[in-house]
Amino acid sequence: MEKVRPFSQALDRLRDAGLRPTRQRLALAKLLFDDCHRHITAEQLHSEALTGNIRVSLATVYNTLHQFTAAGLLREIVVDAGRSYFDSNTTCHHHFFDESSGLLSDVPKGQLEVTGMPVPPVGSEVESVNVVVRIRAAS
Amino acid sequence: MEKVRPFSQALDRLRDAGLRPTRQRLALAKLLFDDCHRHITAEQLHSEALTGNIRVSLATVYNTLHQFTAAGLLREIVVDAGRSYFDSNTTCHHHFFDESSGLLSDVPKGQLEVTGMPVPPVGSEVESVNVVVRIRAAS
DNA sequence: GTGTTTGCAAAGTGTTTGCAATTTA
DNA sequence: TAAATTGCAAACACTTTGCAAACAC
Repeated sequence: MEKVRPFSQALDRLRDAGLRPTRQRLALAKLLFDDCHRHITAEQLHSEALTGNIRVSLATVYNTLHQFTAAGLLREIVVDAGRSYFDSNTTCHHHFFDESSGLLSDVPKGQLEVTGMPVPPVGSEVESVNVVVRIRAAS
Repeated sequence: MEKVRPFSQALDRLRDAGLRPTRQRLALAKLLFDDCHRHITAEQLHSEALTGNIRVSLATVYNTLHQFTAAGLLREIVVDAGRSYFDSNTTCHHHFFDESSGLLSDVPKGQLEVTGMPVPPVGSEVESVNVVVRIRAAS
C-alpha cells in the first residue's frame, strides 16, 4: 500500500499567510506553487483546475488570486490592458511579453540591468519598478 | 478684425500620416499635440472634447486613438489592466504610474538607466522595452 | 455553532463592432 | 458621386459583487 505522500508546500504557505486552507485554495495553491514558477491568468488557472477535476468557480479563482497577491504569495504583472497575469515568482525580475501569443516569460538574469532609483513626485513613494520587453513573432 | 491664426501642427500631422483631416480628428489632434505632451485615456480625451464643445462620440475617440497609434503619432502605455493610456510623446522614456490616483507622468531623463538588450526567445523579436515605476501616495 | 468561504448569476467596466447616416475629396 | 468616416447602440471580454448555501474550525 502506498504511503500518503507528504504535504506539498501549499498548506504551509496558506497557513503562514493566515488563509484558511479550504479545498479550493489548497488545490489552486498546488497548481501555482508546487512545480516551477508560473505566469498565468485567471481563466487559464480556472480551466487548468477544471481539467484536473478540481471543482472551483471562476469567481473563486479571481478572489483567490487577489488574496494570494495581497498575502505576497503572488505578484500581479500588468502587460495587457484587459487581462491580468499573475506570477508565482515574487522576486525581482523582468518579463518578455509576446504580443502575438499573449505569453509571458522571464528575461534571464543579467540580460537587462536597471540602474538608478528615480525620485518620485513629492508626496508619493516608489512601490516597484517594472520592466516589460514586448516581443513579437519575427517577421 | 482678428487675423486667422496659423494652422496648428495638427493638420500637417494628419496629412503626413495619410489620415483624412476630418473635423473630429483635427479637434482631437489639437487637444493631443498642440500644447505640451499628454498622458490620457480615451474617456479623458472624450470628456475634454465635450467640454471644449467638440461633438465626437466615444467610439470615434477610440478609433482615432488607435489610428494615431498605428500611424506612430501616439504611443500606447499599458499600466493598468482595464484601462488604456496614450502618450503624445513617442520618444523613448519611462513612466511613473500613481496607483492611488491613476495618474501617469514621465520619469525625468537620467534618473533611470536600462542597459542591455535582452535576447528574445527564438522566433521572436524585441519590439520595445517598457519601464513603469509604480508609486503611491506616501504613507 | 459561528464566522468564513464558495458558487452562481447579475452587474459593472472599458472597449469594440455593425451598420445606416453623414461627410470628405 | 464614391469612398471614407462617424455615431449610435448593441455586443464584447474580463472582472467584481451580492447573497444564500456550504464549509472549516
